[in-house]
Amino acid sequence: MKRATINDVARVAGTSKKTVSRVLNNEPNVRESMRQRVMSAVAALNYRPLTSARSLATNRSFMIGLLYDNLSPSYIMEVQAGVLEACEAQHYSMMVQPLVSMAPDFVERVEDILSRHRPDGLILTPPITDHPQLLDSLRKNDVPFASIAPMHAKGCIGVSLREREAAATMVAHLVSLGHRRIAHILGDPKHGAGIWRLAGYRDGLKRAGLKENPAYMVQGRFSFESGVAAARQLLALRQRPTAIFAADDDMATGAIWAASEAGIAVPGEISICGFDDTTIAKQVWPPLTTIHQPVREMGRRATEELLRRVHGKGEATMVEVNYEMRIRASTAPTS
Amino acid sequence: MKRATINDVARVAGTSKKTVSRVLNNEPNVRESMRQRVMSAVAALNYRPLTSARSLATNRSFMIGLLYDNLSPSYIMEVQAGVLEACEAQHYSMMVQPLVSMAPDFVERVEDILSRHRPDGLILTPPITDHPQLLDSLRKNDVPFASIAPMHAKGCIGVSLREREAAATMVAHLVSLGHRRIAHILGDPKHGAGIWRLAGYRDGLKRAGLKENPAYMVQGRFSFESGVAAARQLLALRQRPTAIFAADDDMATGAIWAASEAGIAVPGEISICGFDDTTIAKQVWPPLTTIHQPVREMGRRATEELLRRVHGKGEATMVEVNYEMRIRASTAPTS
DNA sequence: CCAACCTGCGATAGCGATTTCGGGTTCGCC
DNA sequence: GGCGAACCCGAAATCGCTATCGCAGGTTGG
Repeated sequence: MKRATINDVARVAGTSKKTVSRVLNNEPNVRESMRQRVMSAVAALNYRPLTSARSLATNRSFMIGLLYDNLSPSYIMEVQAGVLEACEAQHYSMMVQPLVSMAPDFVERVEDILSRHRPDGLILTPPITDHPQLLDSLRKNDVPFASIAPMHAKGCIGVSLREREAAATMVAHLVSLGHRRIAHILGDPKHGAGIWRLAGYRDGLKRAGLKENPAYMVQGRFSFESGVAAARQLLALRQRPTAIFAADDDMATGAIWAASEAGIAVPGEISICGFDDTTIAKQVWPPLTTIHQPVREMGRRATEELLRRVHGKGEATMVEVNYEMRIRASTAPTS
Repeated sequence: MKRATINDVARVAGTSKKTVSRVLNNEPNVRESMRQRVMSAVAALNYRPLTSARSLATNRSFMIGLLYDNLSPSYIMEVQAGVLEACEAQHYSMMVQPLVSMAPDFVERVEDILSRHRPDGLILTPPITDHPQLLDSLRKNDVPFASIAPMHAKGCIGVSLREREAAATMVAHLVSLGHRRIAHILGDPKHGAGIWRLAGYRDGLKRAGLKENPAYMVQGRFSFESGVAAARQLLALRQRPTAIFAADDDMATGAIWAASEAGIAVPGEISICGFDDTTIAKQVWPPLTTIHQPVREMGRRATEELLRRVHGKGEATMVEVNYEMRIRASTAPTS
């Protein structure tokens, strides 16, 4: 049994291919009775248009690409789920492409994918959102793209969140619990997230009238292991901080791990909090106080903006989503 | 600047389209000198064949689909990474499709995707690997597929692992530490993994000459929350087990969580171990003793078998990969 | 020396959809 | 009744690539 083509549908409906196409694409100028006939032929034959043929004829691929580099798996999975939600709603499909943005042939690799598959648009995730040569190349080749949490949002479409403000809020929470010696495990200095969260940390200290202490600011790289290493360093200080604000949940988890290893009670002897609210936040003990980022929604909204842009319907913009502080058991008042 | 087509290449190389096509597809009957000429024209024009046009002409999509339903994100990410590795090596692309295998229109949805995009093959993950109607439909429509850890491997290609044996090994480890009251948090009874691991648990008890205790076998569903619930139940028993073997790491993490909540020391008062060795295994405290499954490799190998099958080169089979016990700090001798 | 093959390559016809372009119908309004 | 304008619809060209077929010209074998 071979698949039905548009010709079969036209024959069964007693009309031409073009009219079938009109019906299927909701084009105007089709009588209701004709629409009915075509639709029932489609149903009878179980017909579905072949994407590759449509692509060739329309010069569109009905596919969008998700590019990422080495982010935490749970973050990516959430973004991906959101992107898929939006794609599905509009009968698009998604291809994913993990990349290494530091690789010398990075831009070339992306261009290769672009010219082979011609995705109708791209979703960029940090740190790819801020790769100058890539952005140049995309703009030059008129490839629509939407960015999730880019550093330079100006002129871009996509989705963002007031990370700096959120980080300051987190610090304010610690201050309200009585903490004065508050440390920060920094994220990757190349990521917007790393920069904003550090800035928010500083804002929070300043607002509380606290002085920055360089010993309390340790570099991490948004990974569990880097969180462990940074926390070990902090816990070994003669004057130990009473609270650690890690720039993401993976590092916060690492900090809890290091505290457990050292036999230091969380939150009894030290409070620890993170940022992102990934799945692990609720699974560690004690459950992590953190900033909830609606990552899945961010993926979905970014894709919606991208498709809006692709279709040219309405104005595509940089939308802002809201964070939410989730206070759990890893932070407590100073004793 | 428009993209170069095969016509342009033919013109520049001073030959016909077909010959260019022959060179690009490594077909025979092309002189070396001609090949050179074509290749340099390709390079000069930066030409890359358009996938949708190739698809239409060859009736192949150069794409494989990854189907999953609701597995733990880190597992899926690893599978996906493996699939992508294999795809990339052969210039294939991957589309992913999350599904709900219990939905009434499940098979229809898959057929919809198949007829729209015509992937050259599918990678199935549990529990989709064992959906009888789906398998029937795929076989009837001649859609090649490879399964990861299917329950009924007979006649299937893909990749598997001796889960039952591994589970028994895990129990033997606990026994060797002196444990006699060993509980099991069961996985989903519909998954092969749930069934095999339970069987392995029983094997392990029997080999050690231990009697099964129904109170020590609590149903879970391969999720963190179900692990917490099951563990609470076990920890509340009058005669508490001294060890818990959870059927996956998520549930083992839940068990650790529940123990922490109840103030029971791990592994001091109770040993806990899991299965899978997902990323979380090393991030909880104490780090989890577990069975390492090379999930990424499994994704890669399954895809390689699938593509072998698609190309008809060599015999595609069900390959077996090896597990490895990883002893960490969550298990200890009974005191 | 001729038939029977290879080898190397090109002309042509699709693949299954959409776009273009134009020709009929119907309708509303003087 | 006449006459545009809007509405419907279909034939043919097209997208970029590959499959099919066939044509030279050279080689082989009997």
